[in-house]
Amino acid sequence: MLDPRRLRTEPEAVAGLLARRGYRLDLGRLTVLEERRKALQVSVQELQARRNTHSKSIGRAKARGEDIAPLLAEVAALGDRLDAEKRALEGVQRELNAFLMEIPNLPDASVPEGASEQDNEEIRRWGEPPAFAFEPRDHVALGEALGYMDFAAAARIAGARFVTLNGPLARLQRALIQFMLDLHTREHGYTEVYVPYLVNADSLRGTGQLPKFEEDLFKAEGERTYYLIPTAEVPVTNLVRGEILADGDMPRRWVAHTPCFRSEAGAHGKDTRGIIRQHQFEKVELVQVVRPGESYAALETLTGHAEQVLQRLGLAYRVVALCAGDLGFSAAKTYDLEVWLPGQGRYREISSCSNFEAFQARRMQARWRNPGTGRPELVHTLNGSGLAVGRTLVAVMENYQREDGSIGVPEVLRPYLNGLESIG
RNA sequence: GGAGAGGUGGCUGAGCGGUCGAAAGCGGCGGUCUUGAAAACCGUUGACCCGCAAGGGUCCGGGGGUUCGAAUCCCUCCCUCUCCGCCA
Repeated sequence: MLDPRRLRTEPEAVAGLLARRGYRLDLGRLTVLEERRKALQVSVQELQARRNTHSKSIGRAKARGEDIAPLLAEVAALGDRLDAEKRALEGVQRELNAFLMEIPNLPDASVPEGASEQDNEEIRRWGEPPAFAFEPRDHVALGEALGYMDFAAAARIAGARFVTLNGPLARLQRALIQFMLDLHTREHGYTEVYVPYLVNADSLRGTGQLPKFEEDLFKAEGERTYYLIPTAEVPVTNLVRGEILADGDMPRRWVAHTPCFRSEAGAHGKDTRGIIRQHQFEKVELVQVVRPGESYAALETLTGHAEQVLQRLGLAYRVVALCAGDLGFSAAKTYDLEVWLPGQGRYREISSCSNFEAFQARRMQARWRNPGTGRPELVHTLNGSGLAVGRTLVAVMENYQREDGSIGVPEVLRPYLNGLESIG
């Protein structure tokens, strides 16, 4: 959520920034709602002040044993008026809040201009795409030929956009998870957390998936409604919802491995082949909660932590700064990591690292006590994939493939696979 | 699943329906003392909203109700704890 005060005091400037990302702020509606809110709030508060003083004098009179009947008559009418105005105010506040909850974050000044993916800006490249003396195959061809990847079975069990992995590939995926968790906990200072995979609506509102993107989520309706997490970002970031952190507890750095569930509504026909876009996939997620002044430096280091995974796996990639029009709803700035996929002959997103500034913190009421001011202030939150495990599996398969269809195991993964050097 | 107890400020924990935004302790901050620190003592210390300010308002798990007035009474939901049952 944006700072309502800033929205009130400089609406045109905010609208201008939102326009950068292609969002048209309805200033007319905002003005109308704001004016009604203000008028109602003033009159409600005035009525309350009157009721309070009257009630207090009734209390005092009663304590002295005086007759309170005339005083009661005086206040009689107040209650009804107050009630009506209060209801009106609550209605406007609900409308205003709903309006605010659907406004995306403001892009940081450093975010490149642009309307779509095409305008994203390449920041740097690492590694060379491997040269093959043969026509490289994609992970589907490789996996099915090996007999370790079965889409038909998954379709029978669940449906489209699911997969089953067998034997060495299932194990390779587990090795990747283990490797990533070890790297981030041992070398990058993250604490591993285990969190619920089903969450309530408040958590999703906190990180920004609700109310606007309900159709992207799987909903479990029973005695109580839960949502399957679309990313560990939701449960992990919500660890600080409603908290006031001590300065000494900052920054918080968490890493979590979880499955992720996405309905992929509206993605019909997109990435239908293979495991690039699935309803269920594994991800290792990095989350940081930092002091406001430190969030942009943290975005750089967090992105570097995700890059380390690719570097140690020896996978060529590039870092892209998303343009304003391609930013996610809650993000102020995002770097995507794109890994080279020989099967597609191009770079594909494997990690997304974002600074949300106070956007999520405001929705969650996640604060820290600023020793400078002594007051609780909103924290900044960040997260990034470190990495999307399914896509990393694809990248390893395609980049380490050999002409005979076997797959080499990257050096860093071998300790997790009992020294295994090759699959197939 | 059954029976019971409870949710109050950063924490612990008091609180007859009316000067309660809330006692007390701890913690924090400032000071006295001290070469310095500790201890002791004194003072101070919640959040949010509107407002330039003065000031006003809201908040005692969430929501609703009773009342001139609710932390205190009623309903409901959520959460925590104890005992029994069941269970990976």
